[in-house]
Amino acid sequence: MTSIDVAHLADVSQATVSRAFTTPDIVAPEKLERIYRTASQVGYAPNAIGRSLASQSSRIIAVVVPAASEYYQHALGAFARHVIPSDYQLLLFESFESDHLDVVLTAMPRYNVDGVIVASSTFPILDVQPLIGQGFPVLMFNQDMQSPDVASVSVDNEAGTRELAGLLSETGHRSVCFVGGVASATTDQARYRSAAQNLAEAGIPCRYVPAGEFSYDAGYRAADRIVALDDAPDAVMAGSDVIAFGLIDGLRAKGISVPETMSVTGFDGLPQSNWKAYDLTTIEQPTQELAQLAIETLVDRIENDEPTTPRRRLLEGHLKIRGTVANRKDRE
Amino acid sequence: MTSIDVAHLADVSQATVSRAFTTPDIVAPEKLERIYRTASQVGYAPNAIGRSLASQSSRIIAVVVPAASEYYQHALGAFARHVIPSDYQLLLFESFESDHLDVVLTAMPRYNVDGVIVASSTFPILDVQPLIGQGFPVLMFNQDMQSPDVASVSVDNEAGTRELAGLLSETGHRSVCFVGGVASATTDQARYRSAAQNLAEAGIPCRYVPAGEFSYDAGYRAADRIVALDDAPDAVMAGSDVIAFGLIDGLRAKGISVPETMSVTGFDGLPQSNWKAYDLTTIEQPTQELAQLAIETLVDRIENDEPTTPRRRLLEGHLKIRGTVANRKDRE
DNA sequence: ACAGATACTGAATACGTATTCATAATGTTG
DNA sequence: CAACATTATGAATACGTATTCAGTATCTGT
Repeated sequence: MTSIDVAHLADVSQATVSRAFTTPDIVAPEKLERIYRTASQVGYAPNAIGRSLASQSSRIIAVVVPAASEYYQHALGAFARHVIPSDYQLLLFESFESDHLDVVLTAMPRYNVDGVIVASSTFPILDVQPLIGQGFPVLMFNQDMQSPDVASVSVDNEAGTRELAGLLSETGHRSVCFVGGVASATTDQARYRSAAQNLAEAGIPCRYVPAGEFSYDAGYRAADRIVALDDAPDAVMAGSDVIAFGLIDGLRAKGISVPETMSVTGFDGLPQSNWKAYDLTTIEQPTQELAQLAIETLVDRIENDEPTTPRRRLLEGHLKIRGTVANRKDRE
Repeated sequence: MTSIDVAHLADVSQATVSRAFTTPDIVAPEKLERIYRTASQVGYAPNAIGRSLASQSSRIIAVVVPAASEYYQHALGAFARHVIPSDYQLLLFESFESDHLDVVLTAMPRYNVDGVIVASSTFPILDVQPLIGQGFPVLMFNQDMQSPDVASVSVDNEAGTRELAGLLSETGHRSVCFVGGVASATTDQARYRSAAQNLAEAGIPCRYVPAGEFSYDAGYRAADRIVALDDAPDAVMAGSDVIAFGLIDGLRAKGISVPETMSVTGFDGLPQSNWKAYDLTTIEQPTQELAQLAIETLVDRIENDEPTTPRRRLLEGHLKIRGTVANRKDRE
């Protein structure tokens, strides 16, 4: 079933059928009705491939995610949900190996993709440059970018960490360790910097302990390093929720009680943070809002030469005070 | 950059350039080399849209998933990884609302999608019929189908549940509750049926308790119903891991110790099942293998009129004996 | 009633590639 | 060397739609 078939059946030209589905306002009402009727009778819908070729726009957004990561799986679901009203489709690319990035970057232009969402905190900035060079609208999810050609949407890592630091300070903690994931990750850097600075202002020292990656196991192992410290802290800020879960279990396995002996905070607000076994005090990312904003911002840049949405958006996370931070004020 | 440009530069016809990228074996070696060289010089790669239009095949696989579900987010990542070698791309469709399915089903044919993976256990069978009718190769992930036109890949729910039932029986349990998620889900039915049957053969009664959905909260609430039972069981089989996590926390919140008073088993083998706070005895789905098999099976059906891969594949899950099943043999 | 603006329309073309068809050049067999 | 099969190629066409261009019919204001 093609537009030509429908044109014959409805006794109009192919051009008019095309117009009926793209610019209905410039086609006569009675013909419009006739076209729609025959179209639905024969089950016709404009072919996206032909449309892409003719209009040089595919209405497809490529989304590059490290599909192995808990949080980005979560975010991907949010993208899928919020892309629906804007009538774009998502073409999925996995970025689990950096040498596969070349493949991704060459595959994307082939599909006449209208825009790209790059979701990652550890993505090397350099690799996105070719896309920008080719003129693709690019949106970085969860990573700020300096380049004026790249839009970005992410949670306010500084503000979130400041809230956590404030909570630890108010509840009378004296010494803190920050357990980071990947040191090269911009989110990791931003969170640690903010933690160190805000804690320092309250007179609380904050040491950096690397976990190596954003994973449960890495957090679990990092617990060993924490307890092995000469002067153990009374609170640990994890670079992400998954690290925090590992830390909590690792600490408890070592006989350290959380939060009585050691407070723990996370960052992300994964569903698991609200599971009773962890009940993790954390910053909840407004993932749905972030995803929606990402789609809106990117679509704006795809469809308008002079986008009206801000190039860089930071959304506040929500401090979820749960059970992994103790009040040490009354202790002494 | 088009094949025509490259043709001019390499002093061959457009047809030959096209052949160089589709059927290289029928073009003269020296011209082939010349074409590849100029192509890489000017950064040419065949345009997928033009290619799709001409060949009536897009090399795109649509994947329909309930993106809100933990397990399917996991599976989606696996699809993304294993689709790479076969050189297809994934077009993502979210199936969170059943009324959105119409949109999905009409959007898919527009993109000349070569095949469809429908990943869900609660997907109404009826809705897939139109796709089959249109001649799309369809693969159901995690749901068996009787129709000879539909391939399916899933874990062996019966065998897995049999193993769990065997374990509960061997460890001396006397009474079991099965906490299902969505009663209409085929996986739920298969797992309960197998559980009831195998336990019955060992002389152990097994009651069905509905949780209402496959979620942590539903499991948590179901714990109330379990403890409210006149004669509480000494083991609970959950329809999925997430339900089990909720159950465990719900039971413990009620003062019931797991596994001392109540054993709990899951099904799926999510990463969280190996987290120490739960340490859940469960059946681990071989998700990577399942995903790979799904891609292979679907691609086979896309590319060959007489597929050689079996239409229906069941993979064995792996029993992970962890800490949520107690040994009640020596108690009495 | 007339010039001019407006509202629709269809023919033609373009988008980038795969593929058929015919042809020329080469290799093979007797 | 003739007859024929094989290989490699380019010209032409098809895929399904959007869009430009030119043209016709209707409407507006005087």
